[in-house]
Amino acid sequence: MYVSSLLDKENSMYPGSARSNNNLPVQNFVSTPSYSDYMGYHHVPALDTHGQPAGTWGSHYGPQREDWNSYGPGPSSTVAAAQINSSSPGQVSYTSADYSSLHPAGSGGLPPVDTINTQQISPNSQRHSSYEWMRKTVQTNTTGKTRTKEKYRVVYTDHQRLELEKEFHCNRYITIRRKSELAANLGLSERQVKIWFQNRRAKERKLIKKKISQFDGSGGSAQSDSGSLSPNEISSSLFPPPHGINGLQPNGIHQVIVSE
DNA sequence: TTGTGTTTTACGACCTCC
DNA sequence: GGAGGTCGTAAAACACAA
Repeated sequence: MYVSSLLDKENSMYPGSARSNNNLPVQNFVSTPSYSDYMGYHHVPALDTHGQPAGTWGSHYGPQREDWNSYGPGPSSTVAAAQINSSSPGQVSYTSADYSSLHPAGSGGLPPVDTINTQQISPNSQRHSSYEWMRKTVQTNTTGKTRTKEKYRVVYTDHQRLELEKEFHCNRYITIRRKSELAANLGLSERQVKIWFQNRRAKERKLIKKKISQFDGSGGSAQSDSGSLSPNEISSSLFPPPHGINGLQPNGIHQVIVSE
């Protein structure tokens, strides 16, 4: 199973090299039964260490996050391209609008994973050019680094990003357990999931700062995406969360800070 | 096409916490 | 000391105007 081989290579610190494996079926993620279970998982905080008040995120960050639009890059995006040239029958394409409607923030109403054809959005069909290099080059230099002169980063499939976004939508800080689950189910390494969340939070902060600057610059005309967020509320969400207790939930406290 | 700006992965440095 | 956090940055991937 390719997943296990990926996880094994997690220890190498450079999972990208693992993903450079020619045999890696990046496009064939299968939704495992355990994975579909997780859809209800967020809404049962008592189940495990996942007990963040998930609702606070949505309420605080507004019903429509503008970065969802960036996730579904619009009509000219590769997602849209998949709709056009979807060679695989049964492919389901996502746009931000689709996702947002399925997924109003704060509602916790995640679409059942069954509605998502996990074989959808094959990178070969959508991001064909992005993955060609993976088939012809296996970058493992002597140092084990993947950042070489040649291409060193992979492009996650839309399915991978969708699932990561969904998780982020519920919890901005992922628990170790969820990280392991996501990594296994998405065919990513835990390190990749962790870094994705880090980058995602950075993106969030960037957007929030942008909003703040809009407040400052245009005298409060930037109320659109952030909904009812006041500058102070936005500022409060910029505060870094308390450092995570390993294996626990750094986000729980953060949610308290961010919310009211 | 091509040039340019933006977004997305990935990393290193540094910090805090246990 | 190890894990995970932010911050800054590199570079590939991507979007889009000229």
